[in-house]
Amino acid sequence: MEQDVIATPASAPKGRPREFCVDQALAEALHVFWAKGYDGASMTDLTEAMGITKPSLYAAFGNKEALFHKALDLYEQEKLEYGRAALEQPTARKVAEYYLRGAIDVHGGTDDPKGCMGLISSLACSPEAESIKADVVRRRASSQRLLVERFERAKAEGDIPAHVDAEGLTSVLYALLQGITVQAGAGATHAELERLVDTSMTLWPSP
Amino acid sequence: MEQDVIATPASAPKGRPREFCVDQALAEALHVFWAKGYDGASMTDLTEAMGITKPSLYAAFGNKEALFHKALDLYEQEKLEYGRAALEQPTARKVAEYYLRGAIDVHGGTDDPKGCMGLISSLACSPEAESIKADVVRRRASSQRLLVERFERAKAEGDIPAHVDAEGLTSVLYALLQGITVQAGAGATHAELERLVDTSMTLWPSP
DNA sequence: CCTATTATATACCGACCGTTATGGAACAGG
DNA sequence: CCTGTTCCATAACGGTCGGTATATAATAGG
Repeated sequence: MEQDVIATPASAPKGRPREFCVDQALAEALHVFWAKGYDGASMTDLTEAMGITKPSLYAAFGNKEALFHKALDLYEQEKLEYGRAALEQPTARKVAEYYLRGAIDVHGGTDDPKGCMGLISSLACSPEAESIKADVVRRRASSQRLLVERFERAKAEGDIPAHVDAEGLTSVLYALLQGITVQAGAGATHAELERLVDTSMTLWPSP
Repeated sequence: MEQDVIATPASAPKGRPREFCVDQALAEALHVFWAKGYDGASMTDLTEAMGITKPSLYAAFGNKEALFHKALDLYEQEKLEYGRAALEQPTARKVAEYYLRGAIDVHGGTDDPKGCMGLISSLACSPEAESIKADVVRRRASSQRLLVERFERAKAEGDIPAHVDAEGLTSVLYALLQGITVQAGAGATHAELERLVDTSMTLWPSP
């Protein structure tokens, strides 16, 4: 009691040390979930990709669902970070364009799986995956709210015409984003997606 | 050989007559696939909804995949028929609006499951479902081609400005459609979807 | 009535699912 | 060395998956 354990920062590991890197394993799991969705990714798929056995996975991450939520955290943090940068663009037009081109980079790239992990997982509705779906929908709603606020500000700044409905415009932009990820997942080429964005930008309201 | 069997129109059924209506059973199966996707719909889900046993299902439809393709045929025929009507609208703007409002009616209604059956099934990617995905993608591409041709014609008729890319515009419209079905599946209200469409129409190019 | 044919009902198949019990291996402190 | 703790590896658990073998019921034609 009086030994004054000052929360040893990297606390002394007592037992046998684990033989894999948790972060790297999580990154591999993310890749599998992204490519196959929550239901489509089996424990065997996951453990093989992560290079660990099932008991190790359960000890380190809890269970499949907990692993998914952690993977989704990583996904948002690494891959959807461009959304925060987009909000800081100087004009509403640039916000939109940043969003759309960012979506092409992330969801239409060649290194990662095609399509959007959130979208894929929010549509696969096995009964047990309801909480997964709810999680994705909740995250989407909160980021959408930020976008509405950004467009409200843009209207106040005369950045987009006053008659435009900020909430409607956000829904439109989100629909375009979702369409991009759907088409990317269906095999659309980089050029086709850029054509989509180019045309979208010609439609965007001018101040 | 000489009995001159003139292809008895409703040929004489020889054995025990089936006790269910194939069309009605297929309609029930469509409902299940629509709500749960290909992978999410189990044979038990299907047989219970259809009111028949598994051997009857296999005798009448082949297997799960064949049943799905027939359900998808029915879906396109009944629910996506508005797409053909849309193409016949007099102006490109009305074509687009017909498409978008039709999508709200079909995918945001209260009688049928929310969301688009094709989209749901094209994203659930179990290994065996690759042919499902390919089928959906193929059907989508062919309907998209018709839309491009319609917009080419609209350009020729001065219906949309000459500088607009018909193919890009088609991709944009399709992205909006896909976004509508995604948001409908995620629980968006009818009013929110209409707001999305209203705003989309304010962005649509004027001749 | 008998046979052939087709549909139904039950029970079952092997494979895979997510999850866990079991036993041994690798470390720290005594 | 011994004990306690933590991790790895194997194998197994009950359950569900899509698909079927088997036996029985219902019709048509002879």
